[in-house]
Amino acid sequence: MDIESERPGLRERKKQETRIALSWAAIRLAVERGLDNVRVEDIAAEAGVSPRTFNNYFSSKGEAIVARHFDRARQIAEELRARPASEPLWEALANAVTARFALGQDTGGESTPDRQWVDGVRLMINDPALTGAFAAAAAAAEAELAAAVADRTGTDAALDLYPRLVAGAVGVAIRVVMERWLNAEPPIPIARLLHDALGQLSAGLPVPPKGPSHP
Amino acid sequence: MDIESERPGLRERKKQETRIALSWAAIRLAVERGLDNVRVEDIAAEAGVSPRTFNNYFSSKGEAIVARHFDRARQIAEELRARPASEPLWEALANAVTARFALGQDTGGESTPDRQWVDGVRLMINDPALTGAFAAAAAAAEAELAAAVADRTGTDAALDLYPRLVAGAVGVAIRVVMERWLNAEPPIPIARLLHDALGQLSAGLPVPPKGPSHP
DNA sequence: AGCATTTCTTGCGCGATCCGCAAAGATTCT
DNA sequence: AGAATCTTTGCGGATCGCGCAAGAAATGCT
Repeated sequence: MDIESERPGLRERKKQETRIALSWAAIRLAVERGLDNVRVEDIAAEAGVSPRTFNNYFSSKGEAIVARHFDRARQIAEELRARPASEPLWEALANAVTARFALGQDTGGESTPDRQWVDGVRLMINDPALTGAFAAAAAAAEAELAAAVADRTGTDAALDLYPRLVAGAVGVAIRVVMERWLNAEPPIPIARLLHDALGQLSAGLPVPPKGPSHP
Repeated sequence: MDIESERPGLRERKKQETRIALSWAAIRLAVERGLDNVRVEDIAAEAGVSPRTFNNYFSSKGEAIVARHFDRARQIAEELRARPASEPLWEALANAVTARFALGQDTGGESTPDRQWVDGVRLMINDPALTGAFAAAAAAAEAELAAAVADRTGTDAALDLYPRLVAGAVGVAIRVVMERWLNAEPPIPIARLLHDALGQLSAGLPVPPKGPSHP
């Protein structure tokens, strides 16, 4: 699972295109038919490449499906580094996370009717066959976030627990928020949920007062 | 992955025995040879059952290997419920976690002292093929912990972010601590690491002061 | 104890996955 | 243009995960 933005020759561009085409095809088919009724063959056909080529890009169906979410999660670290150093860590984190998750919520570029996307993600989270790939992606993204946090705070990702705890906590927040957001009826703005979750984390997760926090 | 302690007939006992035998065999072989050099066939042979039976207990090698760790992680929720309600949440959590992780650290019962063992375990858990299984197990354990936290704090695991954030944060702490503990040279007492990690979490993960926290 | 029922084990076999290898095709470099 | 480099693709092999059905073991009922 590498995404290296080298200088954009025809070659690199095509690679990214097929990568995205494959991932997108995998998601679309999984949403339509259910994950178990999609073979690698179908995904490859949908993307216009051979089945063998699919495995040159992804080592499993799960990886392909999770790829886009992963690509986005990964950018959080980038976004954090782009934040002014004067910003307090947790404020910068909240801004970085919100920037990536609060707007182009679903497609990440194209606009597809939201309903389908919501169903797809819910499927993704609930299917045991995908939790693995999903978690692997999250772990990779967290590693980068941890490095960024280490740089910003002057800690060492190899020796200190701190940066990894922060990255892990942010990952947990995103995971919990996504799940809650997908099941919320009526819908709750995701920005609100994110702000709430990160606020609780940076406050040390104190036991909340009695009243229901879900108006 | 179900562990239901039903009434202990001969049948149930044997089932648990083969389950543990299979999981243990999987771990031992994976530590010795490396995960890729262990086939399901070998594990089954080691445990004295047919390869087909292996799949009646675990749907993958990874699941078998993670099973014991999972069983233990799962008991944290139990342990938490057993703590007096007067104890503050984070104190109770620290005690519950420590109770399960600070003693029979790796083996889970027997005492296998070796250095080679730790090396093997390190290699094993760093294997990408296992991250999935680990995550799945962690998710299951966290769900139970979230329920226990919800009960204790009067929150709702379905509606409030809080209990899930707490459970997730504890899961992250355990994960980070385990990784750090395995790579620590010289060794650091795991209880110290756990206390440190949970302390930072319940303090809101403030940016630590300059000095190195690793003496 | 005797017999029916439920549960677990096992062998067989199919569909699918993942990956190494080497030939063919496409892109880039000089 | 020609060489070098990378990508795609088909083929084949090693597993793997699991459904199915027969046999064995344990349990429940009388």
